Amino acid sequence: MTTIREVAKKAGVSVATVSRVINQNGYVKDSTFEKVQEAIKELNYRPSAIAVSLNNKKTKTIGLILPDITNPFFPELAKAVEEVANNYGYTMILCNSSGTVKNEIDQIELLQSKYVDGIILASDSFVEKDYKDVNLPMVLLDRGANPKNSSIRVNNFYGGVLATEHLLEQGCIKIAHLAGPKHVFTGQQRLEGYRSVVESMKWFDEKLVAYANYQLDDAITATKELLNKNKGIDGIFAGNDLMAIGCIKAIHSFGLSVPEDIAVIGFDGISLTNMIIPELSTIKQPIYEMGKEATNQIIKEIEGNHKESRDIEFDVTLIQRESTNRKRRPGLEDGATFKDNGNR
Amino acid sequence: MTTIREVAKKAGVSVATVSRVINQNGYVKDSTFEKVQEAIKELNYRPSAIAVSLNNKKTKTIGLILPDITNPFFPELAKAVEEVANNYGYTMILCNSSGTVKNEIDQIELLQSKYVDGIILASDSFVEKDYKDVNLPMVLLDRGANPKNSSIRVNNFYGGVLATEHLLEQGCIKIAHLAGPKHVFTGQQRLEGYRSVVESMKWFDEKLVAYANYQLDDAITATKELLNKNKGIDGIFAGNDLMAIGCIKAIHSFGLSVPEDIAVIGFDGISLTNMIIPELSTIKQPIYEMGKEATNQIIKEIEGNHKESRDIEFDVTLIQRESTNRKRRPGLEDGATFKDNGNR
DNA sequence: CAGGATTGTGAAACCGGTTACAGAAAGGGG
DNA sequence: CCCCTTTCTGTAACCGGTTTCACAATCCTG
Repeated sequence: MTTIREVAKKAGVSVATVSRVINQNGYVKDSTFEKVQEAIKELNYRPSAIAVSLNNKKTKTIGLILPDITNPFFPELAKAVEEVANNYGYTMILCNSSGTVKNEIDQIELLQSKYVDGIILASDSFVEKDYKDVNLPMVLLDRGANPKNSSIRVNNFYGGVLATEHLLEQGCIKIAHLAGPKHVFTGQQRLEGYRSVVESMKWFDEKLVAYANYQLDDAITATKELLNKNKGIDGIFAGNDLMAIGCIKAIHSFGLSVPEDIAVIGFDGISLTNMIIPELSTIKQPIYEMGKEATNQIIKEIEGNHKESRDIEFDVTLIQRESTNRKRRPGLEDGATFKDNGNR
Repeated sequence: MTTIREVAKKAGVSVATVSRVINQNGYVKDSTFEKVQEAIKELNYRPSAIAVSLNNKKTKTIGLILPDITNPFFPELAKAVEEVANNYGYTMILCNSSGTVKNEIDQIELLQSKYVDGIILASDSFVEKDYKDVNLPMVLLDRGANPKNSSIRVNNFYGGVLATEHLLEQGCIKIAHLAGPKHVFTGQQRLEGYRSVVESMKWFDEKLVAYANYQLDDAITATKELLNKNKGIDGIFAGNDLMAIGCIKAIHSFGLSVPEDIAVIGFDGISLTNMIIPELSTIKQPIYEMGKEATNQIIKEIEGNHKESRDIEFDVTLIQRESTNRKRRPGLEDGATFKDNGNR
C-alpha cells in the first residue's frame, strides 16, 4: 500500500501539501495541485481510512444490532439502514444479539472499541439500565422510550386495536390473541390494544390469550393449545406475521380452513405475507421507512453539533387480504375459493 | 476515552509496560502487573482498536458482499458468517451490491480502503476480470471458479438433475423449467442439469424453458406465459424457491392446484419452504454450512501464512414435501387434500 | 516602493497504540 | 565478590495520516 509520504516524494512536495490536495482545504497553487494529483493517480494512492480515523475519531461506520437477521422483519430493515448509510458514505456493521441482553451489551462494547460512530439498536428487551455508559449516539428501534436516546417505533397499541376491530368487522364473534413474549415491548403493546377492544365483550376470557416467542414453531404449538382449550374461536390476531403463519398451519392441521372457519391476521407486513396461500392480512409497519429514518437520525446525531434526541412514531396500516376475507364477493358461493381466472 | 498514557501515569509506569500487560507479552513483574491491571480497571480503559490496527494492519473485520439481503437465501448465510466471525473475534461489514458489477466493484474498493482483512463475495455475476487488483483474501460463494480465490458452492448441475428426476418419478410427463437469469452461474448450471435429463425425451421442447430473475413477481409473469405457451405441463422445476412460490401462485391463478395438476419443486431450501401452503419440495443447499465454511476459509487465509486457496463443493439434498407429492397415500381419494387430523 | 494582506509551502507535533533497543535490577555460578 | 544471564522497565521511533505554526512568496494599496 502506498503512503502519503511516497506520494509527497514523487510529487516533490511535503506531506502537508498532499494532505491539502486530498482534502481540498488550505491554499495550494494550481500547478502544485496538478502535480500531486498526478502522483496520486500514478501510484494508485488511497488514504488509509484507519490513519484518518485515528486523527478525527470518526470511522464512518455505524453498527446495527438486531436479534436475528433470519427473522424476516429484519432484512428489510437492514437493507434500509445499509442503503441510507452508504449514501452518506458510511458502512454498516451487522450484529446478531440473539435477543439476549448479555449479547447485546457485549456487542455494544465491541462496537464501541471498534469506534463505530453510532449504533442502531433494534432489539426488543426492556432493560436499559445496563447501557448507562454508552456515550456514543444510539437510536432505539421498537423499544420502550428512553429520555437519553432517540427512538423509532410504530403505534403498536393502535395496531392491536386495528387488527382486532378488523376481525370484528369481518363478523368474528370470538377472537383469540397469540401474543409475543411477555418481556418484549412491542408484544405487550399489541396485546393491550387487543385487550382494550375485547375486554368488555361478554365472550372475552383470559384463556383467549396465548403467548409465543414470535417464532413459527412456537406459534403452531400455542395455537393448537388455544384451539383445544377454547371452543368456537373464529378469529385470531397473531402478534406478528411469522406467528400468523404458524396459526394458519395449526388451523389446517385441525382440518379447518382460513378464513372460512377461522380468520387470521398478523402484524408487521413482511413480504412473506403475500407469498403464502392464503395471502395474509396484516398490520403493516413501514419497515423500510423506519430503517431509513433511524439511519438519518443517527447520522444527524453523529454529524450534528446539537444532539437533540427525538421520538418518532410511524403509523401502521391495515392490509386486508384473503386470510380475513369472510365477506364473500357477491356471486360466489360461500366456502368457494377465490380464483383469478387467468387467461387460459 | 482514556488512553494508554493516562493508564501509564496512574500506574506509575511507562506505556510500554502497560502495553505488555495488555498483550501479555514480554517480562512484567507480578506486582507491576497487578498495579497496571488495577489502573486499567479503575479508568475503565479499553485500547483503541484503531490505533492497534494502524500498527499491525489488521482490523479484525471482514466484509460480506451479497446481492440483496432481503432475498431469503442470504440472511441465513449472513448469520452464519457473522456468528463464526464473532467466534474468532471478527466483526462483519455487510454490503448489498444489488447484483450489479459496478456496485460490487465500488463496494470492494470501499472495503479495501477501510482495511477489512478479507472479503466474502456472495454475488452471482460472472465477471472477474475487474477484480484483478484486489490483493486481499477473498472467497467466492456461488460463482464460477477462479484460480486465484477460494470458492464455495454446491453442485448445481446435480441439483438440477435431482429435481428433474424427482418430478419424473412423481409421474410427471411434461416438465418445464423456470430458470434463473442467463448471466448467473448458478442458474446456468441448474438449467444444464435439467436439460441433461430431459433433452432426449420426445416431449421436450425449448419452449419449456423460461427465464426470470430469481424474484417472485417476475416468476409469476414468466410462469403464466409458460402455461399459456405450452399445453399439458404437469411439473415445473423452478430455479430457486422464491420463483417456485411464484409458480404456485401463478398456477392457482389459473384455477389449477399444486401438486394435483402441476407439481412444483424449488431450489435452495430456504426456511420459507415449509411456511407456505402447500409446503414446497426443494433441493436443499446447506446454506448455514456454506457460510460457516466460507468464513473459516477466509479467516484461515487471513491468519495463515500460506494462502492455499481451496474449492469446496457441498452436496445438495432433495427435500420432498407436499408440492410434489402426487403419489397419494393409500386410502385417500385422488385429489383429496391431506390433513393432519389434529386432536380436536 | 514600503508595508500589510493574501496565498503557498514545509517542519514538526499529534492521534493512540506497538516494539526495538538500551540500560537497570536481580539472580546464579565459579 | 565478580561477571554473566535473565528479568524488568523506560525512551523513542514508528504506523499513516491531519493540522498548527512559522516562514516565504506574491499581491494589493496608498
